[in-house]
Amino acid sequence: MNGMSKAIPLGEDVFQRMLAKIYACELAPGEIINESSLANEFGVSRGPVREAVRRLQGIQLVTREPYQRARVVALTPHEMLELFQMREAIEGYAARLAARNISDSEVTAFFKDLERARSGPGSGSDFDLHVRIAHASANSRIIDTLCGDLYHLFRMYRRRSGDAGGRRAEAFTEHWQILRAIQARDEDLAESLMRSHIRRAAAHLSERLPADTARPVAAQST
Amino acid sequence: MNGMSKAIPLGEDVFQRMLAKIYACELAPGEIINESSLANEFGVSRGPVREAVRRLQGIQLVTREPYQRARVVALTPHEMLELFQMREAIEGYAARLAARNISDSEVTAFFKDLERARSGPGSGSDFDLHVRIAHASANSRIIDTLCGDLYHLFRMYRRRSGDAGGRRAEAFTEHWQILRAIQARDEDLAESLMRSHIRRAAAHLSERLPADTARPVAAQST
DNA sequence: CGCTGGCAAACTGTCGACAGTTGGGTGACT
DNA sequence: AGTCACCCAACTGTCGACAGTTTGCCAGCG
Repeated sequence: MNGMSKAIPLGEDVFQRMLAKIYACELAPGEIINESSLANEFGVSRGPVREAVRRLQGIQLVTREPYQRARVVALTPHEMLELFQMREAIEGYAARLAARNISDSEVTAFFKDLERARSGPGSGSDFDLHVRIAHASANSRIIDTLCGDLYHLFRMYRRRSGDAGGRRAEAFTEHWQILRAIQARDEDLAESLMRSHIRRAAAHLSERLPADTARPVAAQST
Repeated sequence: MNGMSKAIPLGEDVFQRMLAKIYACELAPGEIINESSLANEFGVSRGPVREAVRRLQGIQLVTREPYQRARVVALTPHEMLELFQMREAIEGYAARLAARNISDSEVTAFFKDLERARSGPGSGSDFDLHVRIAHASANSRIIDTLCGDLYHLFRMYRRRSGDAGGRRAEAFTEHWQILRAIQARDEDLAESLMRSHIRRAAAHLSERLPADTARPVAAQST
């Protein structure tokens, strides 16, 4: 189909592009995924698209039942709170492990980057710290989970979650306290603070969410 | 190929059969997966096999890199300990949620089944309790994770983990204590006990494992 | 007017064939 | 004899076509 010789499979490329479309809400939550039209749009056959959809299904961004259309996942408020509970469990433990395993020089660098993020409020500065703590846990399975499945889901809903609300200043303080606990090697405190931090974020989110826990959060746009 | 009319896709069937083969160590850890031969063996084309392999890859039972053979995952002792840490985080939190959400009648039934399991030492009585606590957490994402990915991996390695060792009696006591804490609605205690329980299991496992953390646990059988 | 049954279009599942890549084996050269 | 380049075989990636199933629509009936 094309003369370019790539060493990477098409399915991988399609996967990335679909991920981007989902982030950009070109594929909105709840929207039906049509293999043929996507294949046509990307200029490939249905095989690679199928493969990409399976992988998206694997990381829980797409739901599907046999012989039925695949849909971009649409989380209900209730499911989103469940997700936050999951984060509370895993990220809390990650903070504990980080307090145990991180090196002194690393934690110093963390502080420096945190300060820098306060001055220049870059877009993704919040979640970056969470990702970095995950990495500091030195547990590759935890890293994969937090930076994979959960990360994708949260990134997908971030725009909606009002992250830029009044929480920004509080979030900074909470981050600073967590780092302090990690620096002090206080595992219990680090885990406890991380849990509180996530619980507050969840509470903040649930305030500005419909109380209805039955209907998906967004997009019955079709 | 057959006259039977089924409503379920072939890929689903292949997936289940491959899962069974992995559990039975017919597909041993580290073994190379050949799409063609499996397709031939199952009497289907390579498509459904491909699909099944992708799904197995999604639940972390198969590893693969582009244009290279897929392999049944082979955990190193180190990776297995990481898995136990993950369990500690999630199952601990599940125990907390169970203490919060379970009904009195349910916890009574739990006790009854636990006693019954002590008299008749059925095979899977140990992990069953973990699964039931997961369900009692009432968090579907936690349930899916514990009963999905992690459960498959542990089931795959259970035979090797010496679960039937001297831990059985201790495990029963620990289970009983956890249930007691749940019944008393003591969330902190329930979580703490569950974590200890899993940590002890991990320690027990690491004792009878090679100290080498670089090489996979089993099977370079090819 | 509402309901039921069946028809047709669309879509997913499956298959066999072809193209591209990788890794190993063979043979020539030093 | 050892080393390197080349070739070949096996396997994965991709494609287009065909089969089975679901779903929405329309006509006929109560």
